[in-house]
Amino acid sequence: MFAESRSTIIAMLVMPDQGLFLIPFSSLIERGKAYESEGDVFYSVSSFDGYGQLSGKNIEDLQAGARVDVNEKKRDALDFVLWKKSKPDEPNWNSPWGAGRPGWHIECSAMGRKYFGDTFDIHGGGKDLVFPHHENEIAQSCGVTGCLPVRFWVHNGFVNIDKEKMSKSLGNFFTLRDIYKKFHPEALRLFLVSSHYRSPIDFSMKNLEDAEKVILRFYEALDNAGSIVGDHNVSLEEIKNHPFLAKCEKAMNDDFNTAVVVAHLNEESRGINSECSLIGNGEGGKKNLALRLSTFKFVGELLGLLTGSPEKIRQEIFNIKKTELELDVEKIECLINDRNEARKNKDWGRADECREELAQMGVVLEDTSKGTEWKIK
RNA sequence: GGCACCGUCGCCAAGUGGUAAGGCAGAGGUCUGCAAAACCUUUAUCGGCGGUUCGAGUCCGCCCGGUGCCUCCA
Repeated sequence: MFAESRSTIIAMLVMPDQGLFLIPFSSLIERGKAYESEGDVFYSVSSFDGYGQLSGKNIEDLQAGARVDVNEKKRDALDFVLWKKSKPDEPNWNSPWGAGRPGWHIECSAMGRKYFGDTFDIHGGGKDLVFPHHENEIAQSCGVTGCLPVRFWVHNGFVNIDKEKMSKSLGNFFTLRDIYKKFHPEALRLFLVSSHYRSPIDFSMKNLEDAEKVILRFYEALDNAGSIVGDHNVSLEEIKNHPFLAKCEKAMNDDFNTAVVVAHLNEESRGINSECSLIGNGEGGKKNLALRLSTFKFVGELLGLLTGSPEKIRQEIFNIKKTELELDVEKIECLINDRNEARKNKDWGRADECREELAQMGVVLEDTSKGTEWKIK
């Protein structure tokens, strides 16, 4: 199942139609599970036995802790709105109870039911939605269909900034666009999957920089092994039978433990690099390395990583840094040429001067068999 | 005030009963003109106190510290 998921995740994305999404909650009134009050329709929480089960709350605690003024229209402070009478200047739709709009939990129940049916497997969301949003969603859906709408709830921890949750209403948020000005999307993605989805994750430049170093190391392994094995054909069947995949699958089956998969990827990238140097000494085993490489990339792709070629990623990261740091590429290349000229003449003093000057600009050199490459520290 | 969750190496982060994964940073080494990259080696007894157990980071209680939810934001 894990092995196939790669091709199915994307296909599930649907852009819902714009418009009004409703579940037929009018029948709830007939059955005493909801009531109309001055143009509003409320769900009667006491009519649903399972209320509080998802969030682990009991109804007595909730009532004792109610800190907000009770809405006099409600029979019970816990009751929530299914249909809300609109104020004169608000968008509204006609209904048996007058002009209004759906309650704030309705659209989730309605869309889930429309696209996935009365019961579907997994519903995600942030931890803060557990109560009351998802609790109410369950209550109203169940009231209408008679069955639980969701088999597994997957609630993720917050992205924090300075220990406080990142949220639109607090204003302490970054957009992806902001982040991509400094970091490659795969660096961000690696950062996100480096911790368990239920844990809070601290957003910081240091953490993203660390993730960027690691993703580059993964690509380094891809590059090293790729240049040795060339275009070896590896079948999907062979990948599926590889022990490395089984290891990662085990971690994923344990409540999506992506952090452990990342640890496995780290170990495997080291293993691949080691094997590359062995093969470089003429010990053969290219087929084995090709399989190892393909499986490594396959697992990476399951996490949305390692989707490009090493050259492509390096170029993309390079472009980001170049723009961010406003580098003078011509000057850099000029200095590199000077240095290589000096090296030819074994003028090590001059060569080191050039590198020192580049280092001042944040540029690090790498002499490879293909020539001198450079990157930004 | 009520109810939850969290506190693991300098930093990030797995592990939820059998004697601490992984990464970054640091140190030493191989390689290199010197470097870089890569590779090798190396660094923790888990907020505090008490309890349960043959055995606890992992269970229970209390304390300290942090966060979240308790609202017609979705």
